[in-house]
Amino acid sequence: MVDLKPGVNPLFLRDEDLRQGIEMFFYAYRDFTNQPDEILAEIGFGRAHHRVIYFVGRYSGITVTQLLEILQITKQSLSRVLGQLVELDYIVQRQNPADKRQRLLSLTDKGQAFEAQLSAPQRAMFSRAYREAGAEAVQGFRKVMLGLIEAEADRRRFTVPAAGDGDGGTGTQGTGPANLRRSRGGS
Amino acid sequence: MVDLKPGVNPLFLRDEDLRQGIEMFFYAYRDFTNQPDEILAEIGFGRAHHRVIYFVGRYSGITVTQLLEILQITKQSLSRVLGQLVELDYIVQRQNPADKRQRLLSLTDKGQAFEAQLSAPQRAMFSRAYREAGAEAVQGFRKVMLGLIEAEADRRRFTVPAAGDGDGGTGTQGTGPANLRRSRGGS
DNA sequence: CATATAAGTCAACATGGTTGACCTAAAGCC
DNA sequence: GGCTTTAGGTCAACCATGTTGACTTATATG
Repeated sequence: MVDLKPGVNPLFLRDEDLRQGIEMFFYAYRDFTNQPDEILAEIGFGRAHHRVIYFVGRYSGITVTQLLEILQITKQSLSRVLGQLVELDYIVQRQNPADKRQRLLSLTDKGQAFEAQLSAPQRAMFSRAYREAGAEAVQGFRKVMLGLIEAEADRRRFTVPAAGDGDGGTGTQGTGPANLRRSRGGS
Repeated sequence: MVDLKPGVNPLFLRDEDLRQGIEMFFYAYRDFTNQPDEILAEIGFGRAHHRVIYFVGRYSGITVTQLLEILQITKQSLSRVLGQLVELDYIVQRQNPADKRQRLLSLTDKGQAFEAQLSAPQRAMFSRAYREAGAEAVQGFRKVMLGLIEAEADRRRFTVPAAGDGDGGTGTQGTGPANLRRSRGGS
């Protein structure tokens, strides 16, 4: 369907290609957030709640500081939504026995159910898009998306941990895709 | 680099794949908006200004209603930023002689210069990501992204208009990639 | 013990979205 | 010509979610 016309100079297309990339990104993200936003609005939540629920579900046992690093918002901003989510029993905080300053966050059953409900439309979107595009296209999609993610630390969340990776064993994470390491570097 | 391990059951990976897609989208979009946001903040503008400048530059001569359909925000919300952009001489409105109710929007020289400045980091991101991923991956990326865009009307903005497309000639648009048609259908 | 880190809190403010009510001008239609 | 629809704009109130800045408490760590 989308095939380059043979003989067209790629350098001529490049600028338009970049613009199309930028623009597709806008439309896709706009549509991507649409359905969850509606579900959230029904119970007086917003997109910020979704993000917190999502990442707490994804990285169960995450600390507040780690969550802040992912979301890249201020503590005060997170506090507002996180407070509500704890109050309304979507998320529990328990003290880390190994470092009592830390609060480890995880979803309650209610939180998990809601997370599933919110993610359902987004999964459906991706499922359809992946299926229609085919496995090869999906690999290309992943490659480009990874290239768009700035920090190595973030890209690492998506690399399949290879055997002999240095971290001394990959099977201990439990829920997430591993790679919630401390980094303290980068920009 | 990202290669499926041979022998792994695709059905086992699927759920994790969907999650990773969702999550990559979050990180990429977060990083994608970062640098323009900084430039905007310097002169007291926000992301909303960027979107308006971008789409007015992209579809020069666009009407207010068409812009609203793209942005999917309310007239009042657009009015706030558009008003400032006109006031500060980034955008001009001229009456459409063929339908005097319409105001056709376009960038001033100042607006074009600013648009270029804002887009530069985003182009650079895509340029690098595209180059590193390779042409084949880019085609896959586009395929998946198109699948993520809900409305046919929006997807059409990215299809190369084939010869004999029905619209009676494709060379009249001037600036944009054509496909700013009236639709009045869909959800 | 001094300092650094993790987490939380209060307050004030900005951006950018929303709804609702209402207005003017021009176009389209019977 | 006159009614209705469309394009555009405006005022007001409100909400969600981000910001900065100042400060507190508890715990770790050198």
